[in-house]
This record gives sequence, structure tokens and C-alpha cells, in this order.
Amino acid sequence: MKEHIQQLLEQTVTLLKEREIIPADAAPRVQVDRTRDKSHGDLATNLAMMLAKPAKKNPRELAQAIIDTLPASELVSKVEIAGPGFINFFLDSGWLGKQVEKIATDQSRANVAALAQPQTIVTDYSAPNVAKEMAVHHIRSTVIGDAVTRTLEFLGHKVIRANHIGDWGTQFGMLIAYLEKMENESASDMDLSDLEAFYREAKKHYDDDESFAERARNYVVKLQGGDEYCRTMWSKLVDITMAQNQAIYDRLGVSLSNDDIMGESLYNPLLPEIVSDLTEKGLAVEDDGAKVVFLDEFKGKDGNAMGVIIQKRDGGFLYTTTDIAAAKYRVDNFDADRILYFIDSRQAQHLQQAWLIARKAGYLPQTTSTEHCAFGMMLGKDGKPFKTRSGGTVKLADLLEEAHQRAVKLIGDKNPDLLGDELETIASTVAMASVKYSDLNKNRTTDYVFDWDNMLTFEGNTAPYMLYAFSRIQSIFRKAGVSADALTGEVVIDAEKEEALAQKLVQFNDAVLSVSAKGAPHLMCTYLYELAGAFMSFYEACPINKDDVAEATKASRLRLCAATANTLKVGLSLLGINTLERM
RNA sequence: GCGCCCGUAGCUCAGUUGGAUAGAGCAGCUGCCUUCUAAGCAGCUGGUCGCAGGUUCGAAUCCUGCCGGGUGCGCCA
Repeated sequence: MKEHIQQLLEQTVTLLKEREIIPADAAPRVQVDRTRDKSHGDLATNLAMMLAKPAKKNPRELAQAIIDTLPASELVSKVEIAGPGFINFFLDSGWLGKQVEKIATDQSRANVAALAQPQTIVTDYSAPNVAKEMAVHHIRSTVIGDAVTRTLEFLGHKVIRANHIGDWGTQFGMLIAYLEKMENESASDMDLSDLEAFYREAKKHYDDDESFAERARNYVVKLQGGDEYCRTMWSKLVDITMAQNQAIYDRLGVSLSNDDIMGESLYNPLLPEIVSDLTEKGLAVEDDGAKVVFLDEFKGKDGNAMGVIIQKRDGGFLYTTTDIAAAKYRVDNFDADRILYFIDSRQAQHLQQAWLIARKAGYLPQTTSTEHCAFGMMLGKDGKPFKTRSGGTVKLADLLEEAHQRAVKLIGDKNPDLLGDELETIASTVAMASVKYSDLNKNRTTDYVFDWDNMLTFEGNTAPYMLYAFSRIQSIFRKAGVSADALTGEVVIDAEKEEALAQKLVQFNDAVLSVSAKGAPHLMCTYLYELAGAFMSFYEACPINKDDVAEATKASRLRLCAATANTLKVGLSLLGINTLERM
């Protein structure tokens, strides 16, 4: 919608340049904003004020020239000058009605077209560690990354999910040695359901038992050398861990699978050649026995160029080297246009350094953008890192189970008729939706305060509010005895709340585009919340299944309902949230 | 010491790469269910946008300096 007005204005700028009303070298960024106040129309531009100075004209005068030159459009019913030189656009209600009809007809896309020029985009998210259970802090990367991934895919981009799991490092010698010990001691299949305990015990043996520790160190060397036995044991650890993580992905509704695993080990074989290449190019130098890249762009504690170690004195590599390799790999193998990293904000400097080195080495071309979609830590209501009562790490599986139990109780209390499977199904959808939404809803790169009461009271700006709006619409269709996809009536925008709802509906496309441009799903949350709110107001003000409602009005309003339902369903699906027919 | 992020209502947060009178939800207070799901709607109350300067037609937004919080800075990842 905005784009269309933008195009009209761009044409106008060209025409005005030809007529020498504005200088030929002016290159204004044509900006179209939604207005806050109805009296200012529906969309506005500040173009005249931006061009007033270069054109040496009074802004209002120039605004008039723009309006006089503006090509006619079916979208716009009226254009006005306001205030110091704003140009206000009023959308045509006939056009709005036609748009709503298209949205109502399109269940799968709500009238959002795929992009004509799709890109190849790598999304790096989730990244759990092998031999550890997913903890609560993994939820942010996983849920936010998945929502953006779904949105990019929806727009037609080729998206490559990269689950950068922690499957490499010196700790694997210890883990393999302990796995071996367990297998030797119990004839039956090992039970690794409690990975935390497994890791803890392995560490304990490593610290207390010298012969165990020696075997562990030996296994590290053998594993890195490609020893078949160690490789098999390592592979078991990865499989067991990822099977458990997959159960969490499935429960949460995260679109990752085993096919998306691209762990640290994938890049390990590339590291030696990267170090030698960086050395040959003069980027890396030996310093105190280690291979170091000095970056003038970053200052160290002594005020000189900061040194980033890419290879340790003992020959081992560090995660900066892995991230350089990962960037290179994604360019070489996928020809990525964008690489989005959904990683904790504390990694910002590290990522900047890795990318800078990759750029200097020519691994990352100018045409590939690397974007850190950063987020803060999860805090408890007390403002301290979110922990269990005893101070331990909260397991993600436990958090999801608690959300489910809370949802069962709340829904059961609210709706005592619901029992058994139906209650469980509704509670499950509501619980996962609530957990995800409360995370997705916030833009903050700073920390996020996790609060059960805010997400599961089911009031206000929450997932249940939107699920409720959706199920209310389904209820209207049941009551009317019609199927949403069989509606044919013409949409006529008449009442104030109808217009407000229609206005919101046609903004969906803008919301999808902004999420994809910024990697920020909260923009979708904000949009859907406003849409659900507009629907609730419409619902109160505009009766449908009532005796005194004219047939044509009823048909029109039913299609507004269908358009809203489609938009909510598609929008929520882009966030990875399922809808409910009843709740 | 240097770098990055942040500071908006009692609380949780928006604020569209400078726009019109800074917005929601929760909490508090008023109304609205024999009528499509009241998990809702309509409304009221609540702000020195951390502080001080600067840039301009216009600043929560950009610049500078302070104050306060978070986080990172050579052999973990």
C-alpha cells in the first residue's frame, strides 16, 4: 500500500525535475507514513518539506505543485495539504472494499504476493550444545529466528536454516570417555535422558580420575584426527542430544529438523587452510606463539590495535576462526545475499571482528550482508537472570511443561465444560503460543523480563487475545451457517469501524515486508494486535447474525470477517503460532 | 581504561531510518452481557521521553558532554 503511493511520488519527482521546478540533482528519500490522526487522512508524506530548501520554494507552495503533478490513482480519493507542508492522502473506500475481497478470497496468503526478485538468505539460529539440555536462554534465538525464517520463506526467498550446534571442542574427549565407561558398565542401552547429569558426571571423573582424564585427552586427539571409533561415539552423543532437542522443537512448533544441522564440526576441516591463507595475505601474524589478526578498527586495553587470536599457541582453534569459516562457507556454498545471526547481544563485538576479518580476506563480498539480530538475556521479575528457585539453570523442557500446566488450569477454570483431550489440545496451543508470543512481542536488544503473569493471564496484548479474536470469527461463521471460503458478497465499507478494520487489513503486506527487512518479528506482533483490536471494535459495533441486518450488509461484513481470519491465521503462522477454531 | 547496547506512565513495553496533540497492555477508577464467545467493548486517571547543551521549520529519535544500568575486551565457546 505504502509502496504504491511511494511510486506515485517518485514519478512526480521525475516530472517536477523535467519541469525544473526542483533541481535535477535532488535525490529525496520518498517517505510515506501512516497518519496518527484521522483528520490527516490515511497516509502522509513530508516530501514537500524535504524538497523546499533545494527547490528554494515555500513548502506549501511546493506541496501544491506536487499535488498538481501527481498521477491519478484508484487508491486515492482525496489529497490535501496540511500544516507546514504535509501532503495527506485519503484512501478510496471503493478500492478498500475490493482489497478486502481479495484478502477474504486468499486463505493461504491473505493477498500478499511473493517477491519478484527473491534472495538467498541464511538464518543462523537456535544453536544448542551437544550433551547439554536446551536451557531457557535458547528460546530467544530459536523462536525469534524461526519467525523471521518463516516470514522470509513466505515472501519467496530461498532460506537456508543453519543450526550452528555446539558439537566440537576439547570437552568431547571427556564425554566420549564417559560414554564408553557407561556402555561398558551397563549391558543394556544407555539412558541419557538426563544430559545434565551425564555432563556433570563426566566432568567429575575427568577432575578426579587421572587415568580417565588421560584417556579423555587421548580421545580428543584421536577424534580430531578422524579416528573411526571416536567418530562413532561422538556421533552417538550428537544424535541423542538432537533427538531430545527435536522433541522440543516439535512441541514448540519450530521448523528446524536434523537436515538443518550445520554445527561447529562442519567448519573444523576448513580452519587450518583459513589460518594459513590469512597468514599468507599478511592479515595474521605470529604473536607470543599464537596466530593473531590485529584490527585497527578495534582498540585493545593498551590503546593499540586489538589482536584477535585465530589459532592458539598449542595449535587449537577458537570460535572466531569457526565464525570466519562459517561466513566463508555460506558465501562459497550458498552464494548468500544475506546472513542473519540470531545470537545473544553479548556476542556483538566478537561477530563484528569475525566478519571484518572475513571481509578483509575477501571471503565476504560487499554484496553479502551479515546482520546481527541481537537480543538480551532473559531475566526474572526481580531483574536478575532467570533461574530456578535453587539458582540453577531453567531447562526449556521444564518451562514448556509449566506453561502447559498453567494453561490447563486457567482454561479449565474459565471453561469447566472442556475436558480431556480437547482441553489438553487447546491448552497446548495456548501455552506454546503464549510463551512464543511474549518473547516475539518485544523488540528490545536489551534484556527481556520473563513473567508468567504477563503472558498467561490471557488479557490484553497476548497471543490468547488474538487466538480469541480468531475463534470468535469462526463462531460467527458457524452461527451464520456458512463456510468462509464460499462467501461471494460485495464488500461495502460504510460504518466507521468497518473502515478502520479494512484500513488495518490492507496494511498486512507492509508488516510482512518490515519484518523481513529488519529481522524483527515484534513488528508483526504489533500489527496483529492492532488488527485483532480493530476486529473486536468492529464486532461490538457492527452486528452480523441479527434479524435487522440487511442481507447485503451481512454478506459484506462476513467477508470482512473472512479477510480478518485469513490475515490473523497467516500472520500468526509466520510467527510459528497455530490458531484454534474454538477456545 | 577502551568499545557496544540501553534509560519513555507505578509495572511490562511500542513509537514506522527527524514529523503533526508521545501510544498500548497490566495495575487503579466508571459504564456495557435475556441479543454473533464479557479471555471482550466504551471511557477516565496516570509523562520534565535520565540530565544539560547543540543542529532546524520541526527532536523521544541526530550531535556533544555528563549521570545511571547492562555487557564485552589475547590463548573457553
